[in-house]
Amino acid sequence: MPTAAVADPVTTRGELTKRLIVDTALRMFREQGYEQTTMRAIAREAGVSVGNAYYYFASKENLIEAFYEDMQVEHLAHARPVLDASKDFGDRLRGTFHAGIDALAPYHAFAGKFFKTAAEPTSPLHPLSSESEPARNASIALFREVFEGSSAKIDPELRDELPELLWMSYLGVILFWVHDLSPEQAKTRLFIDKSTALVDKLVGLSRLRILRPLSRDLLELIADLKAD
Amino acid sequence: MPTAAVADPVTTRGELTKRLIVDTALRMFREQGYEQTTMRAIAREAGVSVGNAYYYFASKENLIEAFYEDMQVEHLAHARPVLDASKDFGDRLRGTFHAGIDALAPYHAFAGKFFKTAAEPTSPLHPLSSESEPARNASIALFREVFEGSSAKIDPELRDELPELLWMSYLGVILFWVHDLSPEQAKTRLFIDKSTALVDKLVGLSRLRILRPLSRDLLELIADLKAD
DNA sequence: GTCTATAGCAAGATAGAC
DNA sequence: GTCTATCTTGCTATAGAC
Repeated sequence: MPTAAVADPVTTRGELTKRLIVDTALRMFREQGYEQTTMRAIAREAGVSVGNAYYYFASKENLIEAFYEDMQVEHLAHARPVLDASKDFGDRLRGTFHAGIDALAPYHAFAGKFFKTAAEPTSPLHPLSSESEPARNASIALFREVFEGSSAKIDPELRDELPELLWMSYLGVILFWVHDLSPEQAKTRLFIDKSTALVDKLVGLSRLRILRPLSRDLLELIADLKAD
Repeated sequence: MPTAAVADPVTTRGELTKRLIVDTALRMFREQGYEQTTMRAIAREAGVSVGNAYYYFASKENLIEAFYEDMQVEHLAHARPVLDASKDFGDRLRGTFHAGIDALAPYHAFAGKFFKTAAEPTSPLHPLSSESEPARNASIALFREVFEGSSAKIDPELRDELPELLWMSYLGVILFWVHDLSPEQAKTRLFIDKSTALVDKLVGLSRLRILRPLSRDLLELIADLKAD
């Protein structure tokens, strides 16, 4: 007896509902903050039941995960034109940092709570967690492209580790941005400009013989810390 | 026991009650974790009412503040013998970093929650907050002594900024430690040994003429970020 | 599998009486 | 300063509709 199976639409009903809940939540987070936005209010505003919201998101924090993923995608999109425009390492790095902050900018007020959550070592949102490995790898790959698509030279032994180091620097920039209270986070923009220029110089100098021992020490340190 | 602006002697009834609540809370945090320890349980264990606990501590997080202050005092105490023992900058820095981690060690399991709270930009526990300025200044002064009591030389222009840079490095060490899952946090110990050796070398090299432009850039960056 | 409605728990936080 | 009673909210549970 053949059952008349209903073909699934490209975007299922469930995915639409999920998206509706996420969008509502992120908007409310932006407008009134994370703590002030209750799950009850999100459900009411999205026109679904509380139970339905929890059907798609196991916890309120899980809603932040969606934000995390959105930002990841936005960063790649914002960085693309930069990487297509210049071969200068300093320009590429600076542009890629700025691109990330551009994507984050509308959420600055909310970002403190987001960061607080992600900062906890056991959180799945933590940048070093296994759950965020795909996002992390994508981000590191972006920074690999920043260097490898450039005309810069570097101490060859440092080359393999550079993308990860740049990614960690980017985390540092975000950390700075989260705490930046200057208008429009202007200090973060300044910080990016100055610090990327510094990194650019350091990379160039890394091939100097006097600095070789330093590079070696750095590599050794990294190797030790990666070892189990 | 040094009693700086951090811990005044306790005499009045209110202060006794406050101290009782803090001590009970910190002990319970150590023994069963932060989340697992409810305000009800703290109050019960301390023999006071929940309302009374909230009379002294506006929130559960505020109890962490006491931990913060205790650790500050302990760090200074642990570092003293190190600074009395050697004039070598590398040794002094390494020893001072280890001293801080020694003080923190019993709280490693609990530290993730602590860090999460302190990481929030608006938190009074934040290392950069105005509320924690006294503790911050005491800590920076410690690192000033680390360098100035040593036999090391440095690019004179960097000299004034070094204590603050070392203090920030120390924050980085704590950040590393919080996330260190290795047995006894052995990786943190390794990280301290290797990274302080690196910093020691960098400080020595800072007087090389080739590196002057880098120092200048760094100083300029710091000056810009400090400016209002 | 998707969704509603509702009841209820646990724990952080508060109000108001004494 | 201290208490008891109560509120709020994240989250769960259940029972059922489509």
